[in-house]
Amino acid sequence: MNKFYFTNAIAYANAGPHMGHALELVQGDCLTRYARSQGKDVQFLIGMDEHGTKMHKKAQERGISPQELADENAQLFRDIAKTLGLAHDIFIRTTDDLHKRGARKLWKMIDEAGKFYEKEYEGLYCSGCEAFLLEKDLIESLCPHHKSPPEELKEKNIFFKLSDYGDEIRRLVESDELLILPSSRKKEFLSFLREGLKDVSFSRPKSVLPWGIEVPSHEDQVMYVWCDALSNYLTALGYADDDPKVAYFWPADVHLIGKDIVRFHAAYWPAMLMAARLPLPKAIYVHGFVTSNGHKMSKSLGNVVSPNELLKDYGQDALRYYLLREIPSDDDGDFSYDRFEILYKDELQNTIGNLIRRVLSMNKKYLNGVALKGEDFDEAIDMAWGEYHEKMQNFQIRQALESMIELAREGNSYVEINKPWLLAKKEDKKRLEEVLGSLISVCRAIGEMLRPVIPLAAEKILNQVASEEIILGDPLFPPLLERE
RNA sequence: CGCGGGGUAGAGCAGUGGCAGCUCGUCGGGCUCAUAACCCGGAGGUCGCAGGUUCGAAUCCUGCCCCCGCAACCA
Repeated sequence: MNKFYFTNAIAYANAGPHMGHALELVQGDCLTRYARSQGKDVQFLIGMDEHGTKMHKKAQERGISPQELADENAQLFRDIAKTLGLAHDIFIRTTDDLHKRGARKLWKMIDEAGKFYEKEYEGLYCSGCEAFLLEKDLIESLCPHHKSPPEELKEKNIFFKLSDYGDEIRRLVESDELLILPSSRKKEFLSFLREGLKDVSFSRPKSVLPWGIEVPSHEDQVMYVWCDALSNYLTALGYADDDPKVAYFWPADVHLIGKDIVRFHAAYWPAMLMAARLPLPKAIYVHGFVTSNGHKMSKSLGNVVSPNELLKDYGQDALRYYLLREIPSDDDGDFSYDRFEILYKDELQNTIGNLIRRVLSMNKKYLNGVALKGEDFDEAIDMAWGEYHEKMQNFQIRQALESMIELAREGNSYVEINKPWLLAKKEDKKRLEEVLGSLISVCRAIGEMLRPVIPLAAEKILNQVASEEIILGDPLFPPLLERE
């Protein structure tokens, strides 16, 4: 089986893209580009989650319809996907007709399996929070956030029998049949499972929340936003119409998500699929959050860094490289302009850019630009590739790039040791060709390794290095804008 | 309370029993092919603390201190 279905989490449409979205988009793009380079038949999904209470509320505040709000933000995500250089195959929106029909179909399957039941939900509702509160959350019978007494409310909800699936899910996760990476997240999730899964409310009355997908046979209810949203991974392939893509691509090979939504993907979603008798995803990769100068990004701290600003000022390669090389793919990471600048200068310009530039230039100068082959680096290149593959396949992009940059450093060091300019003077043509040829091989390997990471620059490198004749173009990594 | 991760050179990290390592920064030297880039070398660490196991511990065990995450719809 050569297919590879990779999904990102769909983004909630109540706001535009921030750094965390950029991180996940770039990670997904990198891993799918890598998979393609390994000959896989890839389907890469991104998209928007557009229903739910928050959308409804936010649109009301702005005096526009939820659909208008969704359209607006979906466009912002399309824009950033383009600026980041994403090569996705699917951009699904949960307001798409294809999705809505698919979500209703999945609902019916779960319903037919007898996994839904109706229940009056009674609880203390705070209209400020737009949520039910528990007795233990209250302070002197008041909502801690709004200092107001919550009202007792009764709501008819449809519940999903999540509790039926705890044992099976635990078995799947423990055995890695449903692989959760990194393992720390797996442990965390298993410990959450130990407390037991409770049935969850999977619908809201339309009278309370008019913005959502109507529940089949209960037209007075809309689907709980997570039920709606999770099904996108399936509906986007054309589940509603039995598109052959479903049979071919489903189950997903990887769901890439943030650390905040593990339980939905590792518990709710597999349970829904089991209820509908559908195959389960094979792996869930969990990334962390991006902080800013060591602090959580927040408007009140004033330390929010916009990916769009960075893209505008520095371009996609610089930002992609930072997100993939500086931020550990499976843990929290930090953004700072200082590190951004250091990484760009030190690794992209001075190590990689400079190596390629000097090799090409010597080739041009001493050998009239004829591309050669040399074997001095064959072993080092093989080793670097070995590490690179292992890390890429285990969701450790940063470490994969470590072996790439190490190879580039060895290349620079090798130049000093062999001093091609002296060989040229001594007219030791044989050795000169060997040395420069070996260096060309290194440059080529580096270009290949960078392909999933910074595709624009990688193409340039490979064009310059891998063709018959060596081309000396403009610098790959021009100086950064001065920042005031 | 609980569960999980972590504390290694100024900063960021690797290192699961056998002489403490990498990148950045810093100091000194070298080169001239290269985007004032590159290369070499030095300085800098009682590996959180206290015990224990061992011929030998950053690594294993016990206790303690500190930081972070999950538990709680934020990517």
